[in-house]
Amino acid sequence: MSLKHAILVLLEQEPGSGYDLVQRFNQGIGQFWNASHQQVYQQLKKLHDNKLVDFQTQRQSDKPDKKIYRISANGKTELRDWMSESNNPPVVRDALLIRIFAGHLTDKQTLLDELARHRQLHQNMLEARQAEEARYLNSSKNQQMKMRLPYLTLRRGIRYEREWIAWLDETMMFIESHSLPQSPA
Amino acid sequence: MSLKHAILVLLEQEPGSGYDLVQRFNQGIGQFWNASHQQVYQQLKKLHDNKLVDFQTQRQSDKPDKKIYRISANGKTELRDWMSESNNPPVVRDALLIRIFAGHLTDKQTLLDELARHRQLHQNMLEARQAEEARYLNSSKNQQMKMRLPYLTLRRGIRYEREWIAWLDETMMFIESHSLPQSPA
DNA sequence: ATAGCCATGTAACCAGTTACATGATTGA
DNA sequence: TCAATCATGTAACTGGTTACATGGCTAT
Repeated sequence: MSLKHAILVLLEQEPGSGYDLVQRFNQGIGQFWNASHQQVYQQLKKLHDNKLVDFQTQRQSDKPDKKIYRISANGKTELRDWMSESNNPPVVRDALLIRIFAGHLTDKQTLLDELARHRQLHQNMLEARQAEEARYLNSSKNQQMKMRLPYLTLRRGIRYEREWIAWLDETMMFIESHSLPQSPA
Repeated sequence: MSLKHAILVLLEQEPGSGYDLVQRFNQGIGQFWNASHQQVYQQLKKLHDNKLVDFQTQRQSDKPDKKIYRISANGKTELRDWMSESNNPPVVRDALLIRIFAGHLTDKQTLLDELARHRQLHQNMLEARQAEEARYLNSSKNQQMKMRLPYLTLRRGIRYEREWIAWLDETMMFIESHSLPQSPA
């Protein structure tokens, strides 16, 4: 049940509308938590029912009105309490690895194509995160101080993508240079 | 919808009961796909309804009877088709990273304790996987040939855990040696 | 006795995805 | 005219978790 807390963290950082939160989920923090707008709006409603956030409607002439949510005193208490709880690492469920595991059921090229596709995706993610890192490293000492902890999570993202790419390269090389054990069709 | 295919892969490898599959999910393949017995039994029922597996009941004198499931011809076709599909990398949702991101809401020691706890968990996983790797490397050339592709996924698991430990060490060191930006209570 | 393994299941619930819905403004 | 951005929502469904349930055998 951490979407709740992810939202509270974002609102603690800076108030915003559901729409704003979705944008933020698609940026930096999206690398380790993500949510669709449908989920966000419903969760905000629940958080409001539980008095963990409140909002004020902001009228806009050119764009649709929006509700600016902010974390309440109760919300802050809830968040602080949650910070002392613990969660185990999430369970990984990755279809790519099932496919490699059972690679004898298909042909080399199919595997290699899918591996290359994933490599490209991870390469894109890596570059996006490295760009973020560059922005951080070029920001003022003051800004860096403030963003020190988020930066650590960004480091995690960079390491994660790099590790994927390394494994994908190793694996593609291996598959290219070996024949697959072939199962009868 | 890959639990279905994970089960088909396991049954293609070797027939077994729901109970057996759960054991296997808790071993090697569990590192990239996992399922509880409740899920497995229901999924087997569905797979049977869809004629992708069949089973025969095996009576046992000392232990409860069991249903030995095996993949059907339809199941194999389904699996082969699925092998040519593709999935994007799974979205990561990790509460630990939210906590680090929002570390200013708690104290250094709370963060360090949770990081150390995770380090221990990853260390345990790493050791388990390295033991598996040693078993693989000590097996016959023949066996190694057969398990070549599963071995690649094991490598992924080892790299993954090692990467986590490296980040955790880096992060703990950083947090130990810096004061946290403190938010007003 | 008590715990752990073997073996199978149902039911309720929660989290997340997909589909459907509306409507104004701006830029190509 | 078509797509994109801003802005908010409901409803149905799927995948996964937690809780509940049964019952014999074996080893401490």
